[in-house]
Amino acid sequence: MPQLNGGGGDDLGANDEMISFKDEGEQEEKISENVSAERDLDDVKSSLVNESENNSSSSDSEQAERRPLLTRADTESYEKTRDYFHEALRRQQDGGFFKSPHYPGYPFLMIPDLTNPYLSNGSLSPSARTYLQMKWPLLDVPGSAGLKDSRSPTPGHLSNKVPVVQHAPHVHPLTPLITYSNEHFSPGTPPSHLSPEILDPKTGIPRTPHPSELSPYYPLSPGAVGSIAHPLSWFMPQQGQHMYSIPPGGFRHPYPALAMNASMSSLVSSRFSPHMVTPPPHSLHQTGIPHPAIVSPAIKQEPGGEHISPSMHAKSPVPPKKEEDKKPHIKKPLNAFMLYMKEMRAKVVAECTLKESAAINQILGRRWHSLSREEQAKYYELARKERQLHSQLYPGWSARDNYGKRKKRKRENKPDSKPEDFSIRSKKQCVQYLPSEKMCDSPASSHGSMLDSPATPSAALASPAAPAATHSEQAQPLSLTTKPEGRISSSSPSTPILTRPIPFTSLHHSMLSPPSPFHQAALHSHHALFQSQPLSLVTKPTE
DNA sequence: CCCCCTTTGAAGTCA
DNA sequence: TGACTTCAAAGGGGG
Repeated sequence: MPQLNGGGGDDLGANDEMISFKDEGEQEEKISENVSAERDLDDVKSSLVNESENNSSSSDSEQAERRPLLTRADTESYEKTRDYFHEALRRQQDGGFFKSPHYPGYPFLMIPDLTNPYLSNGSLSPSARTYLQMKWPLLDVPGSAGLKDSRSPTPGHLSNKVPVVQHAPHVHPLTPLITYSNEHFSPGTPPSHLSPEILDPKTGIPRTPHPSELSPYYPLSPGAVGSIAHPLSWFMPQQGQHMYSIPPGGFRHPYPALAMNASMSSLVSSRFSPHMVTPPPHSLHQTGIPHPAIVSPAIKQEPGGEHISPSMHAKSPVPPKKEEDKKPHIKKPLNAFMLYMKEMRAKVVAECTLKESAAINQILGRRWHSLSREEQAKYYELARKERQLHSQLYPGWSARDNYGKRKKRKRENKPDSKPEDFSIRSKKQCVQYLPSEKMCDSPASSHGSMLDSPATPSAALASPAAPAATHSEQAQPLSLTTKPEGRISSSSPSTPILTRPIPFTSLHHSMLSPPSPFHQAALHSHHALFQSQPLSLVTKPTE
């Protein structure tokens, strides 16, 4: 219900997310960024420099317009899938969510009953259908629905069968992306601008996303498919990984016909090893659909984990672990940032010469911070849904269940130990990536982000005074990656700046979760302040 | 071969 | 309640 009520939906705490925007001030940035952020790193770099200038001129609306222009040929497949997903999301949000004041009624957010989203969407673009339904349970997936789902209950007004137009189901997965600029989903992408057509003229609600748009995250579940008889054919396997991958062979779903096809499997493959075994019954959703998040214990095991070959899967060699073996490993739902990373990683990689994930992640972290609130909001919303869905699918699941599954590679460096550890660690990581980052993006990135992070986002929001470091990125020359404390930094007392957004929950009450005009205005002003603020603040005085 | 690194966020644990 | 820890993705680097 979170959003239903005027954005207030707390139920999941979803709203919190919205807040996170670390940089309120960034709003503007977003504008410029929308351009920059999403796009190439190169742009980013340059943009960073110019951002401030650009900002002033740009407006949200403009932003929206611009995005469309951006097209990135190189979008990756998986990214695309996500793009679609985001698109859909974005559209909805834009249209219904952010823009429309009345989004309160917005059905999809709540997804109250979605018993199983996965089910709902049929084979059609798995994600699409699923996603849509989630959002608009009542609505049939428009695009696909028109084509495939005969049963579509979709209210006439809502359904837009038209959409189908965009791309044929069988179109290559990538194709769709192309259609929409890939950019759209990129952080910078302006939500609404996407396409005018997106909104339902009548309702004003964003039209159903094109199937392609649907979220890849939710792979179609076999079961889902079952409900809808339609060819998977057009299902795009984009590598896009679904949030929860489904084991290729894993499904036992009753609908053989719908069984995952090769393409699908490819999708899945990313997460599931080919030999993955069918998830234990309990792992299945009520519907009997395995949740993507479920990974067979053996398989998903981290590298160190024992690999269980298909043959092995059944039994655990070691009695003690039997339980684990039996239990499928249900992954945590991805958070907003992770979602973002998945989408953008490919892009960043393509743009940059960097290959190391650590470096890429630094860049992504920066970009994340540079995203506009709205853009981030999309991801937060997405993540929220993921959590919701996940919770529905695995009611009893707890993050704790996964504890210990992964080797504890964690740094044991406790806060206390930091100093020393820090020195040790910092040496390599941080510095190491600098060069590369520079190439693509400003180096400051990781560190920058931290620095950047304005005082707590929340704080920033709340009090304009708080300097948002946001721009730091642009300006800061480097802070370098070295972040003394490593992850701890965020919490580290010494660091004045909070990187992380404060839980929205606290805020959201006062503010609309989605950036409301009002909110934006506030932010805007804030931003102005922010800009005036010397970057120095950003710099973390820490030590 | 396996863990580390890196990012943010959510959720769990502990004091 | 706050501080801290784990895990989520990803993939090259390094031991």
